[in-house]
Formats: sequence, structure tokens, C-alpha cells
Amino acid sequence: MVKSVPSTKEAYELFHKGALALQRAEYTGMRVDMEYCKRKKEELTIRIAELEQKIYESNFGKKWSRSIGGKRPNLNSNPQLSRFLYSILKLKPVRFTESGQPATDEEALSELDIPELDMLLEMRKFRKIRDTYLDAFMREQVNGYIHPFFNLHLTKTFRSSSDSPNFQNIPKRDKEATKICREALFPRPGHQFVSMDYSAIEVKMAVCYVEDEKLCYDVLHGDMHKDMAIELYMLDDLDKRHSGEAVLRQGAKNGFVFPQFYGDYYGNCVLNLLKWARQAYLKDDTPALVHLKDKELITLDKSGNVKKFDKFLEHVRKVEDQFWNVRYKQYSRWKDKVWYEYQKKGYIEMKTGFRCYGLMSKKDITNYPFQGTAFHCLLWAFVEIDRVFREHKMDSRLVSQIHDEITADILPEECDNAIKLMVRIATEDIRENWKWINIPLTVEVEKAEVDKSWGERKFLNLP
DNA sequence: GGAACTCGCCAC
DNA sequence: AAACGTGGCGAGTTCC
Repeated sequence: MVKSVPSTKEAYELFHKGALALQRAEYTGMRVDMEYCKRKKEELTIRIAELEQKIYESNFGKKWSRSIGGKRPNLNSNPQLSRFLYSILKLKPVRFTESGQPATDEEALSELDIPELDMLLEMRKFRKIRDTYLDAFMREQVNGYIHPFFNLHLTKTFRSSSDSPNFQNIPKRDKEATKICREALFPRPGHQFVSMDYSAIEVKMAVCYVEDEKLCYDVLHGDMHKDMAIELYMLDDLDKRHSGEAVLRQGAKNGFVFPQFYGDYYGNCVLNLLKWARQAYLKDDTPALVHLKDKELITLDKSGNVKKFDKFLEHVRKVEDQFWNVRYKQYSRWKDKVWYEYQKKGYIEMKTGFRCYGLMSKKDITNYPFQGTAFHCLLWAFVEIDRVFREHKMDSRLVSQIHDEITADILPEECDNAIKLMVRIATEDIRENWKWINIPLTVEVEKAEVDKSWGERKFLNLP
């Protein structure tokens, strides 16, 4: 049990003021288009039923039914699905869950290459949208507005959480899910949404703690994801404007750099890297997997699938070693230092004055400070923006916060001024308040048109 | 009939 | 030797 407390007056005050500012955002809330939700739910229900029907009528569905004594299979029951796939059909599970059961998640099912399972996955997606998001909006709305809670007392890291409904996990990556969910939410009539998010704030916090020259340089001037893609995939160079090579950079970023910073190891990373490589190709149209074969890192079978990758595994191990012991060696020393100090004192302390006590792993110790402190920057800006909006008697309001992002419901006449204030507070004023921020903070701003939903924000180029 | 659990999946 | 940080929540299942 990790027990955490604000240990300084300043830390206490941040959360005290933060709770009040967040409460005002909760009070304002977001408008829900109830008719839209109803309509979308009906559409989804039909699409789910169609998919269900197709699966029931297929040979796959009939076999499944026979295996449970002729009953209708429950397509939402993973234990039932698992018994059918892995005990009856004797398929080989690609992965096991934490508790040792064969996995039935998206990755495992799509690997089996059965059309009915792809339908089942699509059903799952539609159900998720309908039952987790649209239902929650309709259930939680009061007079047409949802008022999500933003909690400051629940996380180990001094981040926030949200519930009723959780406003911090609304789809943003899957295009269809994003559109359906976010187009249900609107600002107050005659207003427009503006949102502002910090760029790479967690790694910038790492720079503030660690004082690693190479990391600082990379964050400000370099491109570590490109560098790592070149090393990991053994490229001569990488052009991130080229769509095929951009995928390799993404692969290095999401398959190696981020997991490494969270504490993952090369054995998992190598699998991530291969997954990304499957859909990537080089400028001369060589598929990335063929390129890796040419470099003698992997071997391929006749259909072009990866057969052996032990050389690649060894290569990624070396890159990992280089990454921590050469490239970011000061970062590694910092980790050792805080680990030692935690063992001596029994707690860790953040720059913002919050302390985490209790049993923690080395990975925890070296992640919590960045995660917590990054959020504290956001919360400080949130408090200030809220204060200034009220001080200027503006009609604009803050309405939500997602760890490194703030969303505001803005009166159009106030829009330009509001954006100026928000950006200034988040990037300049904050550095006056916290002198230990030794690296420039930058934000990206998005703005929707008046009366447009949360799904229709457009990127705004700052002057 | 509800509590506690697992699994899967959404966000940062 | 093992190996990914922080949350919330819905559905199904099991246990009491």
C-alpha cells in the first residue's frame, strides 16, 4: 500500500486550490446531445445484432453451440470462448493472461485468423462504445449536462482520476469510436471548445530531475525516436515525411523508447518492434521485414512471416544496453541514486512537495516523480487560468483536464484573449512560480467552431 | 442478491 | 530470474 501526502504547505495549497478549481469545472460540465446518443445506440445495437447473427449462422458458431450442448453461445463470455477455442478446437494460444489463462484479447484473437473472430472483435468495439460511453453519458447527465468528477485523492502518483463518467478515457485513437463518442458532447450554447495540451511534459519533467545533458539536448533539439529507429532497425537514415519510414520511427517510439522509460526490457521490445516493422517499408519500397532479413537480423518463411529473430533479439539487447549505459548514462545514475535514497529514507519526494511512502519498486520510484510532477504543472495552470477567467469576469469556463491537457468552454468574443492567457500561464507564468523548471514548456492548442462538438476540434497554429 | 474476482479495453 | 508506469469501468463468473 503506497501512502502519499503533500508534505509542504505549497503542495497542500496546490491541491486545495486545485480541488476548488476542478469543482468549478465539474459544476459547468458538458452538454450531451441525448437524441444523438439514442440514435447512435440504436444504430450500434443493429450492427451488433447483425454481427451476432452472422456468427451464430456460421460453421464456427454452430460448432461452438454444439460444444455447449446446443445452447446459444454467449459471445461476451471470454471464459466460454476460451474453452471453445483452446479446449475444444485445440488452437494454440498466442499468449496467456496474468493468471495463466489463455488470452482472448484482440491481439490473441486476430492472430488466429478466423473471420468469425474478427466479427466478434468488431462487436466488442461497438459494445464498448455503446455500453461504456454513450450509456454513461445518458445515465450521468442531469438536465442535459454531464458533470464528471475529477479526483485528487486516489492515485499513488498524485495525478488525478475521473469518474461518473470517467472523462479521461474517451476514445481518441480509433477513428470511428472517437467520432461516435466525442460528437455526443457539446459546449454551452453559443460557445466553443478550446483545448491545450503540453508537449512531451513527462520527459521534460525527467530533464528537470535528472539533469542528463544528452536527454536535455534530445528533448530540445534532437529526435530520439528517429535516432533509435536508425539504430534498432539498422538504417542508414530515416525520413519521417516518408510514410513507410515514419512507421519505423513510430515503432521505435511506441515499441522501444516509451516502454523503456516505463521500465520494460528488450525481450518485450523486440516483439513490439517486429509488429511495427510488419507494416513498414523503406524509401526504395523494400518491406521493413525484408530489410531486417538482408541485415541478417531475422529469417523469413515462404509466406514472408518472421521465422527466427534471435539475432535481432541480441541486437536489441545491445541497443538497450547502449541506451541506458552510454546514451543516457546520467539518467541511469539518477535512478540508482534515488533508489538508494528511498531505501534509506522510506519515501520519495517530488519537486512540488509531495511525498510517496510505502513499498515501491525501483520502476515505481523512477516513474512516479515524472508522472506526478507533470500533472502538477497542468494543475497549477488549471488553477491560474480558472482564477484569471473569474478575475476578468469572463464567461469562459474550464471544463475538463486529462493529465496534460485542459479543455475550456469559451465565449467566442473572449476566444483570442482566452487562448493568449492560457498559453502564457501554462508556458511562462509557471516558470516564474517554479524556478526548478529548467527547460522551456510548450503547448499545442486546438479550437472547435462555435456550437460544434468535442469531436470536431481543429489544430490551431499559434502566432 | 450482492461482493469480489478476472478479463478486456479505453485514456495519459 | 524476470521483465510496462497511472487510472475507471463493463461483462461474466464465482462465492457467500
